[in-house]
Amino acid sequence: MASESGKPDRVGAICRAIRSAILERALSPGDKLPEDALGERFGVSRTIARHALGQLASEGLVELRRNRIAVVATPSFDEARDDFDIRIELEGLVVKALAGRLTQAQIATLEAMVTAEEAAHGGSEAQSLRLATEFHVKLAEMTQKPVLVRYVSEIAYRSCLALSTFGRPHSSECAVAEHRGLIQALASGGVETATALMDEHLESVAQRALLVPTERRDRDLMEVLAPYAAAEMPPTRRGGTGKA
Amino acid sequence: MASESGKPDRVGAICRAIRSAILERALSPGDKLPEDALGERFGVSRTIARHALGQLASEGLVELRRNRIAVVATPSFDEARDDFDIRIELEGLVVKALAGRLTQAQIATLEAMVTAEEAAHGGSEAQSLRLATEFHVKLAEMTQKPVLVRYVSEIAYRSCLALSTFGRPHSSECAVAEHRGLIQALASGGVETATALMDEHLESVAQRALLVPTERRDRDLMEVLAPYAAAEMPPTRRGGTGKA
DNA sequence: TGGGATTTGTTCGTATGTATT
DNA sequence: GAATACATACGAACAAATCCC
Repeated sequence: MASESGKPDRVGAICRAIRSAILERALSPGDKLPEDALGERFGVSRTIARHALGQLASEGLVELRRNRIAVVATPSFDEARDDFDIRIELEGLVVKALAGRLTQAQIATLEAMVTAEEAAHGGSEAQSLRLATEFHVKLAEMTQKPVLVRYVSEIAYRSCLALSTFGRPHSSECAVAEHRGLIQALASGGVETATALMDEHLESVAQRALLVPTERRDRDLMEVLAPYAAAEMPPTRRGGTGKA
Repeated sequence: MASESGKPDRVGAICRAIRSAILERALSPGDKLPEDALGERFGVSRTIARHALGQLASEGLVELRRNRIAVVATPSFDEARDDFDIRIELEGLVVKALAGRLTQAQIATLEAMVTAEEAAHGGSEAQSLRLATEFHVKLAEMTQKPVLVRYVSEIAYRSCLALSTFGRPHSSECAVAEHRGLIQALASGGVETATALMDEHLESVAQRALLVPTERRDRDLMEVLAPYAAAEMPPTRRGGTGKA
């Protein structure tokens, strides 16, 4: 009974932290993720870090080559294009499942998310990208179809990697307006309209995303993870790292 | 260079073996997969077996609950239905990528597979199911889109689990003919026709699959894995530890 | 209900392979 | 090109939870 108490899912916490870092482009394709550096940062042993890397690899977010340091996945252009093709079909299913069936509470939730997107519009590009992605994931979650949620989430996160690799900065301007239109269509119940809107939206995102490669930055790879570690692993009290 | 020689992918081998066993219904939903027994059967340590289970879990073929013995996944009826919905969209992409673009060699390969299906028709149901599934996976592989291959494969394997859970026996009779028609349409190049055919085919498979639950059999769970272990792990040249 | 056998969770030491100087 | 430093691969052992009688 209630055996969840003392055992927070540390593997899942690390995964979430790294996913967040990828979402906000604190981690870029090709960045190294050594097991023990990860373990040290999160206050866990290599075993746990290893498990987390394995799970992230299964989601296509991390590349795991034999006897080599794990790295953040570097999607090829073709893979990115394929991802968007698949994403359009899958989110089409989301739209079909949701159109005309959203509750008032759900609509309010979605509206709030878009409002947050608008608010973040002048701010950092990372924040915008994160919010936009979370909007799509939330939509998928509302279908309550676990498999759909998993696949859409995976692809959405990988899309962020593709954006890091091929996208140009400030490419999310019109996306916010499109999100609001999507909610409208979903609420009105027109499956055709909503589907068309979603297709259009994703296609234009793909167009903007798959453009020119950005230059590779070079900074302290582990340092950027510190805040994510702090956010995900509050009860870890390992020796003096972190802020005092 | 060529450091792969002495290091066959043992984790992958175990995964393939278990997948095959599921495909042929030698393993059924709910069957237990203890780490130790698995390791012993395949001649590896628990660490390796554990890794394999983790990977299979990420594919949705195995359920991994905390502190509990891993079991073959038991898809719910809704999940199975959702899987088929997704499968139709994804294989639609496969058809779109392939229609009118198949080489003669590829067509020959596919024809040969269907011929094998016909030959196995009078035989065991397990064999038929295996061949039918492999046909769809092969189709996906021909697109050379890695992500599509992964998702279609995962779902195809899970469909077998759904069939074990909900399908009635001898439900694959017309499927073979439908496969041949599919090849024809694909080779002729009509995307519309091929897509319609694929949709119809998968929908009717779903209809036949999602019918009545079969009774749960009860036999030696590890014994059935022996032939698969032998097939996948021939070159285990461990010093004399055949049976310790 | 309780206790013992079984199974998983985790850590850490050693071996092996890779990158770098 | 060889030696060193470092990271991962794997396995054995211990602790905790679960299952079964």
